[in-house]
Amino acid sequence: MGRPIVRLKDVADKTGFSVNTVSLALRGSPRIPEDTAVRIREAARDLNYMPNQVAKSLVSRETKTIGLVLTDITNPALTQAAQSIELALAERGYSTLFATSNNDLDEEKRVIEMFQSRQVDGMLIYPRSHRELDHIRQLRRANYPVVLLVADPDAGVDAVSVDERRGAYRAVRHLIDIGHKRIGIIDSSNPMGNHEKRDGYFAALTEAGLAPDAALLADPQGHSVIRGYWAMDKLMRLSNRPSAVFAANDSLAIGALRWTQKNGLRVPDDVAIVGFDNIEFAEHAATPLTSVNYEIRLVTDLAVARLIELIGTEGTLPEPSVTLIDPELIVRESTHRHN
Amino acid sequence: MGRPIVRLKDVADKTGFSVNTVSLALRGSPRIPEDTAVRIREAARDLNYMPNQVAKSLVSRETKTIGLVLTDITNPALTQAAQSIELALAERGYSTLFATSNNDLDEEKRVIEMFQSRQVDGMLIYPRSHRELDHIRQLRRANYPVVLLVADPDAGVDAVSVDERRGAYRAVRHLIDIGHKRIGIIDSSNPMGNHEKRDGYFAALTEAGLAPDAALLADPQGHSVIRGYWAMDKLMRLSNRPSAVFAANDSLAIGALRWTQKNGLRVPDDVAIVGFDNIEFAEHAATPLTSVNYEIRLVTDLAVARLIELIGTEGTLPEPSVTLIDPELIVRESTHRHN
DNA sequence: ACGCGGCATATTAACGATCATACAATGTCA
DNA sequence: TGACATTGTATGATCGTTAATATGCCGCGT
Repeated sequence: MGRPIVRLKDVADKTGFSVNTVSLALRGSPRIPEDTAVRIREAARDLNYMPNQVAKSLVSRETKTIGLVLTDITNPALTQAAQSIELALAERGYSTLFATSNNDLDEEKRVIEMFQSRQVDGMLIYPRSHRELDHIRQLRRANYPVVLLVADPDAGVDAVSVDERRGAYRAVRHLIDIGHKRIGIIDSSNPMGNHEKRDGYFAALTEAGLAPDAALLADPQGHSVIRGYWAMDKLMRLSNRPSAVFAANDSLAIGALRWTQKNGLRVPDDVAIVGFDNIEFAEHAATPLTSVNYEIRLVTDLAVARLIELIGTEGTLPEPSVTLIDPELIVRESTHRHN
Repeated sequence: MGRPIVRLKDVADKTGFSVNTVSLALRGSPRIPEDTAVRIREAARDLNYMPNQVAKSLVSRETKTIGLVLTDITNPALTQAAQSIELALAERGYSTLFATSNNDLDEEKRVIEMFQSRQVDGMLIYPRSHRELDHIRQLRRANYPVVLLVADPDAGVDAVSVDERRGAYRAVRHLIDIGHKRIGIIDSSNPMGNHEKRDGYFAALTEAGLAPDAALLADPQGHSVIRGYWAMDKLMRLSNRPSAVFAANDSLAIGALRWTQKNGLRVPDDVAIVGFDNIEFAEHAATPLTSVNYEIRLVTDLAVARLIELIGTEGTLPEPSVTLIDPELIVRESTHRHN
């Protein structure tokens, strides 16, 4: 409240020039002769003048700020993304406002409105659901630059993401290739449709002529280690237990791995495990985890580049484009040939 | 660029009232009769009017935004903190701008200036160094609300943090209590002085009459799992190797644990390991890790509460206060009685 | 000596909101 | 009936900056 602010006017008073002259001088306008500019710059430095971005934004109608909507930052993969997004944006002169939706649709809507009210120049969004995107589509229709960080090819909104379907396919295909026939999956079966990984899993099974079995689908109801542990518990208690398990992220996979340790099973001999995201803890887990890997920097750089492009567009935005990054599988000790 | 903005004026034109009347009506002023207010609210809704916070901020001289300066978000403990800070601030109507300093002092200064320029109402800072705080002290002297998230009792700046010194002391004291006499420490020996944990380590040794040995200090030069691995390697190659190791955070501890696995040592029989922060992966590591635990929510809630208090202060800020949260030790399998 | 171009700087009006105050139309009371 | 509140709404200044335009001054050519 009421902290003292040094304004252009103060620099003007000190130097005897007008506010406008000071403004021009500090912005390096060629219309101001060098000696005047020098005097003004010195005065500004002495007073510790800092331009007021709020006032600037009001005039320029841009805030050089983007809004980042996360579902929940505790997922290490999201964290990494947040960090590299902030970096990429900072490099281009943008600041990052972030807020979490806590996986709640209404909260997500509120956050988006808040960002609009704050006049962010654009938004990067990890939507809670890959299906309920109406509110986001609407944003785009209002000519608002938005890039989603999950891919739904027919979202009607720009998106950049790792190809989760393909990643899951690769993981499961690998398990099949090394001889597994009964493969479990630990993945949220959210009714609002983030089913890319599940789709990939089914695709791989179908291709190999393996019949899917609903019993092999475990819903962890979350993405923490402990959730993976209990989902694994459910799978391994089956009379006809799987010989391999694909987990939708590494935290879940580590939870599954932990289950095997506690219950005296060997990985990969008794059961193979594959994760997703290839976080640092995956490589250094009790048994180094095979995991689906991709360059997060690549995803975020492309997303940021696209967003900046949209922000720079005059008039109507171009057709939305969806970019999928192809992931690779890093094979480690948690999977090997199985008979 | 140039997206259409619905302003008060548009609502005014549509309803026939003046801008001021509309403003008052939308803010629920009792000076506007109910039927007028209803008509205005309806028009505003129809036009999808959203108040322009930038303009509002210019007048009110507050942005309802705080700046969060992180060193590097990939540290899971920091991530958690960021999330809970955002939550606590959102509950109080504040938005969070975040930026990372990448552990670089100049970058940290630049980020702080950028936040000032953006007129944030206050800042929460994880400084790179616990010693080089001049630029932050200066901020406070300029009456700017700042709360540090690491504690240096004589920083001259408000701070809320877990008591790292005490946490380290507890961890090492525990190792001593269960019979260890030769205890290594994996902690950055940065010349710019984040040595609270190290201090606690020495305090515990001294108290027990154990002589410190410089060879038992391993500098991981970072805080990732792999750094912990190599620091452990260094310690365990000593001819007179430690029987227990205290790592400054859980990632490092997990790296150390990994080293023992690769090299066929048993934990805790051959070497005991203690971590710090008690992240989820610690509990579910190959050998569940004993770790220093504290309520992150408590730290961030207190920090946010203090910041808001400072922001609400008229005139000169009160004397800085430093709050240290007392951590507890969670004992798990990675440590047990030693002879 | 006059007009004109060019330079250096000043003036004015935005940007979208809020705030203090003004004003007009009522109603109230002596 | 006239002074005086009260009520509802409008006007104008302001926040700190930028942009468009204006002004004053100088030197120069003819």
